[in-house]
Amino acid sequence: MISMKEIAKQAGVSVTTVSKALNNYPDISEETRKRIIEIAKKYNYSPNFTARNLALKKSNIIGLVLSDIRETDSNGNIIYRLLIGAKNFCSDNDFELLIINTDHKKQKTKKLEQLCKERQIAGVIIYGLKISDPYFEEISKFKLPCVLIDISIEGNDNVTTVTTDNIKAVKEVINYLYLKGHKNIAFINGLREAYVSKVRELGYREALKGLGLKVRNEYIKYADYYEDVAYEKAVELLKEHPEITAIFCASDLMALGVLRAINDLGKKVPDDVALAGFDGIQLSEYVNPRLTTVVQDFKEMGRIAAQKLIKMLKNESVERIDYVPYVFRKRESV
Amino acid sequence: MISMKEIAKQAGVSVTTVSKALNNYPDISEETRKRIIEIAKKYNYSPNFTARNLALKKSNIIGLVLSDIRETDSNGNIIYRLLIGAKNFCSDNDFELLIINTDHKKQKTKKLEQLCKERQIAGVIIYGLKISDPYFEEISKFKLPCVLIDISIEGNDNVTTVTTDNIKAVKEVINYLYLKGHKNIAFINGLREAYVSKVRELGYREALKGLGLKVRNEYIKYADYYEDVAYEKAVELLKEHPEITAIFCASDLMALGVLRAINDLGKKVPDDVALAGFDGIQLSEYVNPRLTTVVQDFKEMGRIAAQKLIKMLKNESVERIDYVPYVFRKRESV
DNA sequence: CTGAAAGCGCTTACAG
DNA sequence: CTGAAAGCGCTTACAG
Repeated sequence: MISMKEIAKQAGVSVTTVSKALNNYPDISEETRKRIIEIAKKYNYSPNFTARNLALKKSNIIGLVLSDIRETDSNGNIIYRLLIGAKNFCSDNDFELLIINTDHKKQKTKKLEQLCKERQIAGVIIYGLKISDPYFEEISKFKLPCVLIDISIEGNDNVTTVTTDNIKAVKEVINYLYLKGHKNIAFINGLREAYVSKVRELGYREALKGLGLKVRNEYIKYADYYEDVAYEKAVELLKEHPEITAIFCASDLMALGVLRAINDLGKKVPDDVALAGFDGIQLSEYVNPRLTTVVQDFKEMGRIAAQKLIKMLKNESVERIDYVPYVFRKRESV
Repeated sequence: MISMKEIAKQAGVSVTTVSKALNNYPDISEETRKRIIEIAKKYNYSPNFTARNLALKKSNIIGLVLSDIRETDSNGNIIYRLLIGAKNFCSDNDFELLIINTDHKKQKTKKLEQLCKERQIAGVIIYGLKISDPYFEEISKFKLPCVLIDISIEGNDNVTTVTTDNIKAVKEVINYLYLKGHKNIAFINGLREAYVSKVRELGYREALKGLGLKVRNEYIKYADYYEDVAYEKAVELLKEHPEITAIFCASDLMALGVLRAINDLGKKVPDDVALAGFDGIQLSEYVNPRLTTVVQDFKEMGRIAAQKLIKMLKNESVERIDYVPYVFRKRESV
């Protein structure tokens, strides 16, 4: 609870001198510096960051904005890893990480700018933002440094992106399915409004074209990242198009629903229908058969995002978009 | 970026008046209040909480201290739910939640008190603390309000606890196993230093006694909450004591290891060996057979912890210990 | 090398 | 009903 004022009194110097001594300014005699540090230690002094930030008109607080987060465990896994990655980097660099929950509705009520101002947030990392969200619009003119995860926006130098190279990853999956003899490959995509959905669909389409296969729109379904919806869509697909021998899902969770659907239809994975997912959630390696999937490195994504944001805060130059390495894990479902 | 000073200028009043108007003090004429609020809106004013907190010498920041967290997905699930629960409650009550990572080693370097002072933290919620940790000692004389999750300490009114009624839950499991005809029930416990391990073991012992069964120390193993270690311990147990027909694990993750062990020994769950876990992680309902377990409500635990801490900060009275309801989920593994 | 003074954006007892 | 002044704990140009 001791303040600089108190230390100054004890040391018989001014607060200015204490501040300088404690902050390693050069223009302090070794003798007084030592004395001051001694006293600080003795009274277990720790600086008041709040006051410091106020005086400096800057802050060391980074906001991790989570938008429209579904509180499922699969999602929890992902967010937890992002969080840990970002948090660890922040800690190592004397930044604080503040979690901010929001959703489409809340975004209409209060602007991101205001949220940040109130809390003296220096910059934000955003996850879960959709193209249709109010913040998406706001971000295009945002004045604070901002790192988007899994979504991209152009024309504002304050905003950069960290993501997986979705197109490359999806192509790898589709090419592999083709290599395994599949020609009729369906695609169960996530939420239309999600940026990654668009990109993954693009990858799917390009991959098919690259292989000389026809893209059939009937083979593409949207299950909004819900396991149950994916189940339904898979049933539809397999009933209406019995020629389908492989299904690629834009998330593992959806793939689990599809797996159930295939089983319920009396078919077997991978013999009757091959199945591949995306994300690399824990469950993917515990289900039977184990799921072939693209394992994203969310912890690293969080780390890179924090690192990038801190660089931006220091006016160091960064790439507009960074791709975090993924691993295409081939398992028994294909 | 506009401040009260600016608003005051625009409105032709003093900063004092602006402060009072914006904070709904009664001694302001309706007319000026309206004018000030108008201007504040027009310029999209938002208060600087940092300055506010400094002036009031209080803070609305709560620290969520995570100690020695294993970055596994199962753990991630748990922490994510705790976090969401606490975070939601904080948001609804105008408190901020700051994540703080620590571990046994870090705890030796810097006291919790100092961590809190630096960041102007009003109180803390702590998860993952062990009896052998430096903070445990410090907490016993802690001056800030503190809510411990899954660990208890007596003699300091600033410290309270939120947990599952582990003894009751464990007894329920053991009684159920007995009801299913099992008399030789082994117990694979977690980390000795963890408070919940002690309590769950107590529950196990008491349950057996209550049923008139003998407690055999050879039936109790410690796998430190590791899946792999649990695998090894299960192999030992089943080889050395073939009469064992049921194994209860202090965590689901360990139960997964045990499940593998049983399978690898050519036995079947539940016919040869019944298996029960603890926690209710997502995997517990996806494995085959699905795991009988005690489903803890971590989100609620986080919520209650935050609620309790905020009450303590407001000097309202709270229970020394709160039990969060759990659900004993009977599934095919028993 | 040291310190008085002004300032960061807010609050609040006090006087008028 | 309104405002000047002091204060929260810090920093930093500036003067000596």
